[in-house]
Amino acid sequence: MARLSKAVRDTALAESRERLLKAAANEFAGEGYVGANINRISLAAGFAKGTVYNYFPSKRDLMFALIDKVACAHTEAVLQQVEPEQDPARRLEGFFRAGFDFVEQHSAQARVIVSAVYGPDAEIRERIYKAYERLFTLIAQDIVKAGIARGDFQTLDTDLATALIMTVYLGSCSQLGPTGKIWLDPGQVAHFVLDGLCARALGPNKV
Amino acid sequence: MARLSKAVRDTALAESRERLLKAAANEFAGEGYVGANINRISLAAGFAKGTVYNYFPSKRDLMFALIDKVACAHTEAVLQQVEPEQDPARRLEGFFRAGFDFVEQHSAQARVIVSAVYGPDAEIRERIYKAYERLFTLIAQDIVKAGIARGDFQTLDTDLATALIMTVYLGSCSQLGPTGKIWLDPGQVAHFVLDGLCARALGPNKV
Amino acid sequence: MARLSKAVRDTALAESRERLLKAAANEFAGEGYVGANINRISLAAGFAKGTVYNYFPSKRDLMFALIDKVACAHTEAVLQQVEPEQDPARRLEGFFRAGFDFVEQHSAQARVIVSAVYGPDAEIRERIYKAYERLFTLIAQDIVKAGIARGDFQTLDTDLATALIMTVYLGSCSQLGPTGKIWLDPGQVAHFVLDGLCARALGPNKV
Amino acid sequence: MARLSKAVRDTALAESRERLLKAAANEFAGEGYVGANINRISLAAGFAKGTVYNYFPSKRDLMFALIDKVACAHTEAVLQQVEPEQDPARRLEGFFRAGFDFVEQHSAQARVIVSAVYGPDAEIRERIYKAYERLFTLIAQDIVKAGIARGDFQTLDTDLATALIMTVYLGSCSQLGPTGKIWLDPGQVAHFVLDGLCARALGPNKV
DNA sequence: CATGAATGAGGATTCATTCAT
DNA sequence: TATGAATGAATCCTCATTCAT
Repeated sequence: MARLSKAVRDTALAESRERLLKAAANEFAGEGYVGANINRISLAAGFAKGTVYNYFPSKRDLMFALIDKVACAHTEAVLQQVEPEQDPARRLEGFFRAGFDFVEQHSAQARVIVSAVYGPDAEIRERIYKAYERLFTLIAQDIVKAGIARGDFQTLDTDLATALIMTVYLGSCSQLGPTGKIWLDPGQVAHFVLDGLCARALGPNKV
Repeated sequence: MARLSKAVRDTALAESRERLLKAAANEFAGEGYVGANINRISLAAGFAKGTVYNYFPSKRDLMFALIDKVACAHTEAVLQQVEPEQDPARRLEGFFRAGFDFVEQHSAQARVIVSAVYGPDAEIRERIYKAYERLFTLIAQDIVKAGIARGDFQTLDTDLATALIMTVYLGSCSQLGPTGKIWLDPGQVAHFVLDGLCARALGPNKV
Repeated sequence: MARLSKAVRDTALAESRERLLKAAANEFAGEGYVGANINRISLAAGFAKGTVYNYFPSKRDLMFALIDKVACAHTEAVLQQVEPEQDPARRLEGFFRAGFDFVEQHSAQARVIVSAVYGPDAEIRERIYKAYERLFTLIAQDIVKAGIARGDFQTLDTDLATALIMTVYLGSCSQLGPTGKIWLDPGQVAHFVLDGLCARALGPNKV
Repeated sequence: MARLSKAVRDTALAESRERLLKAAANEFAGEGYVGANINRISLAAGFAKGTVYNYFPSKRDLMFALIDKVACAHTEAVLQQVEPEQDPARRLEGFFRAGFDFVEQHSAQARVIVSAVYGPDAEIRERIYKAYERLFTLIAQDIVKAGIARGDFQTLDTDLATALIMTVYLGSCSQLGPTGKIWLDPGQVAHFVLDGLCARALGPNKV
């Protein structure tokens, strides 16, 4: 029966999957998970109404697949920038720079993640945490702990620091103007955070 | 003419409204705006299915009323803590402390706001911004600008600083454990931010 | 308990009833029976929401009362014009003239009747037929039969003639321009009908 | 690509649409537009609750589609009878005869139109006028004006005559007995109207 | 008698999902 | 595998009606 070679068919399938995931990103970004319309996604991907279900067993599974895909690409993009660096401070800046780049180039995907992280669906949040584990580890281990170990950062709770970095990052990501550009400068944000992490001086700000 | 005195009736009405708003906070917090079920809200408030509509013309208006109520109480709580202080740094810490307190005591309300701020509904976000204007102004004028003017904070873009403070605040607020407690210490968070704002030393962290 | 004399109280009650019926006429005319809103009627009459129910046991009964009232006034107005006349032809013209006058002066009431006559509710239609019985009798007996007996009208089926007259009348009544005026002239309409009734000549129109 | 040939599928679709329109006619006829229940229509057509919405975007659009369909069939049926005739008087009789036939064979559809014409919904009335334009033109131009031009009808206002003809027609149509039969004879009705149109003699009926 | 808060049945509409082709 | 017609649960909202005051 198979006229096409397995390879060719697999490529076609993968490409269809991609189109669906892309359309899903747009729909989920614009309407939120609950408000998103599965049929509209199928249509926007150039398929007929029911076709998503040939690729994903349910709306929820589509969301999960999207999360996994975005998390993977996101993590990859950040790692590529961060790993070459040795200095924790430079790594942190690389983290923000690469992250902001990714968000600007894939703003729909990013909005899906950010709104889901702050959204009400616990299972979805869980999935995101799992999918982004590598990135959390990177920050906690290779940036925060490394920075403290080297004496570059003041000694504060690793979890606190990681949470704050992620928080600043997520918050900044959602600051997209109408052009889809983050109006915060990654360098400035990184400096802000670094200053928070590094501050040792006991100036007038010590409450 | 009603046999009940106007005052008594008004009190009863206000109490019913409160019950509905409280139930709405729980429902919206647990399910998100779109996923929330109006009938369930009415029932949870101890009324019959349709009774919300005697108090709010639509689901959306109920959400708006809730936003306004939360924003007002929230702002009030923060102002009470912050205004007595003169020192911008102490004001900032007061802001975090009062805010975290409020969030812990009204976690459902807070979750509604945070998830809506990062949610897909532009009109709702707009409403939140408007309702929280006083708080934004407080941070931008009475903390950031004041701090820069006094030389306590380094000179950086006011908008940037305000955005970062709000971001850290919102992010921290969403870090509610299963007990409904924020596991970040407001003092530590405030210090972190203050360090970021105050840092002057050009140590090894200058990228 | 009764401070007011019975008469005074009865007058007040009757006046309230009138106000409600008037408001009902407007609402039913504008929205149809099913689309009409009982509470809006109460409000429009200057009362609170539930007050109609102190005067009429249900929406349906309010409609019935309105039908009876309109039919009564309508019939009265027509009879006053028609009874003094002796000639069936003049009576017919009087019928149209008085009827059109009534409709123009009470256009809401008339619209309620016309749309209900052609509406889907059999019980309501029945009520209208019953309420307008005197008018039907007037036409059938005192106009059509009398006209035939006198030899003024050609001998055709009394029921047919009555039905046609009522039909033309109702149809004309619904021809209300935006100003609430019937644009057909009662004289012309009456002539048209009379010509139909009187025609004896076997001209070219005999098919 | 669909396995079924396009033609076969289109036929099935059209048949479903027809079934829905037929069920809608019954429901609208029995309950009026406002009182009609969309779900009941779907069920009566042999579908599940929501299926109407696969064919018509809303209740209103279903009504419009029904109006258009009825008007079209109605007009067609009348034209077929009327156009072969040359004589305006015979045309008029053909109009009533064909119209009554149509109404008797499609009494639900006819009742929908008649009750909507006299109903409170201006948009629906407008739609009916537009859909029946050809029929109005037929009467105004090809019957009334032609009859006047030939000297068969007395010279009276074309609009008045057209309105009266339509009124008599609509009124007669609503005279459906419980068997769904119009108890008026189209020939008699036509004669009645023709007598009205043709009368020239200034007999005793001239008021 | 007047009031208006509360009730809850009912109805239009949406949409995730199924499945025959 | 793709299609899209069909399904029916779910939900927002309306409103006639009741009744305590």
